[in-house]
This record gives sequence, C-alpha cells and structure tokens, in this order.
Amino acid sequence: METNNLPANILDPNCPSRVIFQRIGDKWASLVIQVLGDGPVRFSELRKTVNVVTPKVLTQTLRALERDGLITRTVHAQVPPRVDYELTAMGESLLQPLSLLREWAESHVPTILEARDAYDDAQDSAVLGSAN
Amino acid sequence: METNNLPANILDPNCPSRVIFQRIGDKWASLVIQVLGDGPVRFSELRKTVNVVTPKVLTQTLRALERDGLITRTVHAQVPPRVDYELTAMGESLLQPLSLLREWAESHVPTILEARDAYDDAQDSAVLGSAN
DNA sequence: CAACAACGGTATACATTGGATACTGATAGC
DNA sequence: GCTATCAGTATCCAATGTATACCGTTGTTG
Repeated sequence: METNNLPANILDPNCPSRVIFQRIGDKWASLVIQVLGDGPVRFSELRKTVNVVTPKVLTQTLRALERDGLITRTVHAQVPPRVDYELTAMGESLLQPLSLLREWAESHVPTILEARDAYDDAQDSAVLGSAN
Repeated sequence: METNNLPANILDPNCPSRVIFQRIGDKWASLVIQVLGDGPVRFSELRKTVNVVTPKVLTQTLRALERDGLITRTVHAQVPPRVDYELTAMGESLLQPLSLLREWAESHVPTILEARDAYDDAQDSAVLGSAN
C-alpha cells in the first residue's frame, strides 16, 4: 500500500510533513523529547526539568506527542498517582537530529550574541543619526 | 577571551542557547532558512515560496534572523524596490542540521499518520464506551 | 497628465495561543 | 478530620499570529 506517492514537501501547507516538521520544532515538544532521552520521566519531574512550563501547556504538548506516536503515557494505579512518559522507538530516532540542532545552537552562542550586539548598536546609531 | 565559560544548557531558561535553539525551531524561521539555501531570494518571492505567511510576520522573522547574523538584507536602489535576503556563512552551517530534521519528518509521515488514526480511534471508542 | 501597476513593507483590528494561578479527586499519614 | 502528594483541569488575562487595507516611489499606459 503506497500511502506516500506524493513527494513530501515542507513548503506545501497541505503536506503532512510540514505539520510534523513544525510539531517537532515546537518550543516545548523538542525539549521534552530531549529530556525523555535519558529514560522515562513522570509529569511533575518533567515540569521541573523543562524550565518553566505551565501544566496546561505541558499536558497539551504531551498529548500531541503521544498522539503522533513519539511517546507513551503509562498510568500507575497508585495514590498519589504516578504517570510515566517515555519515548517510543520512533521518538528515540528523533534524538540524534535534535541533538545536532542543539549542538549547533550551543556552539554558536558567542557568535550570535556578538551579531546581536553589532546589530543593536547599528540600529541605535541610525536612530541617533536620523535625529540630527 | 572566554565568553562561554558556563556550559551551554538548553534546559536553563536563562541560557542563551535556549533562546537560539527556539529561534531556529521557529515555525517560519526554519522554513525561510531552508528556502534561502538555494541562493538569495527577494521578499515577495520568499512570501510566495513559504506558503502562507503574512508580510508582518515574515518581516519579523527576517529581522530576527538578520539580527542574529544568519541572513543578510540587501536593498537595491531601484523602483520598484528590490530587497534580497541571503544566508551568511553561519546561516549556511544551519542547513545540514535542518535538512536532517526535515528528512526525518518527511520519512516518518506515514507512520505518524497511522499513529494519529489509531489514537483518535481509541479516543472515540473510549468516549462511546463511557457514554454506555 | 492622470490612473495604474510593482515592490517592500507598515498599520490596524481581530482570532488564536500561551501563561499565571487556583482548584479537583483520591488516599495515605498524622 | 486535617494535611500533603500527584496529575492534571478550569478560568481568566496577556502575548502572539493572522487578515486585510494601506503607503511611498516611479515607470508605464491610456
């Protein structure tokens, strides 16, 4: 069964690859996946590790990831309740691409901060110049 | 000069690496960078290629990328005006990590769509079941 | 010569999303 | 019975994104 006869195209708003691409680039989803890379984590633990997300948004994020088959949600019948979130095999396969992006970000911090300073200085002097 | 004596940590909301990580994961920024991978593109062209972004948001995105030193903005003194956006060397260095993520998304489309169907079906029957 | 088109935006109003905070239900321990 | 723990919901408000109209400049067209 060929479900994928059209070429995937990130630039087509109707292509599912676009939605998926943006899901994994999501502010919280990408962080959650990386935290879960070390093994299962419960809700409150996740909330502490991923600084700082509100319970509502964390729940939304986790539900979306679960729906897409990237994580599993396991409820333990205990009181107080214990719910573990864990990467699926597909979720784990995302760790490497995400790590590369994270490493890129971490290694370019100094350069980017310099670029910002230079840009902001240029903006400031342009404003001052136009006031003359 | 060591500006980076603290270890970069995506999970620390005060660490610049986090801000940068989220900028490159931004809905439009990541698409713009990939479009610019083929060479300089002007504003209206970009707007057509990256379906479908409003001019306000595209401008915001481009300004942010320019400020971070990932793209350059070149105004040609013509009428009607011509403004070209182009990747810097640093911007180009982002192409490979972003491509990996894009390839991941494209290759996992069928699996994720199946996972969604299964999840939604399970939700539906749970709702029906609880209504009995 | 007046109206229009092309381009790169900006301005304004509105819809959607995200965030802060309070609260719930179940139960074990005091 | 009062309190704490945990995994969320509910509610309200702020920030962000979107749709759409509009601007200035100048070459072209009628």
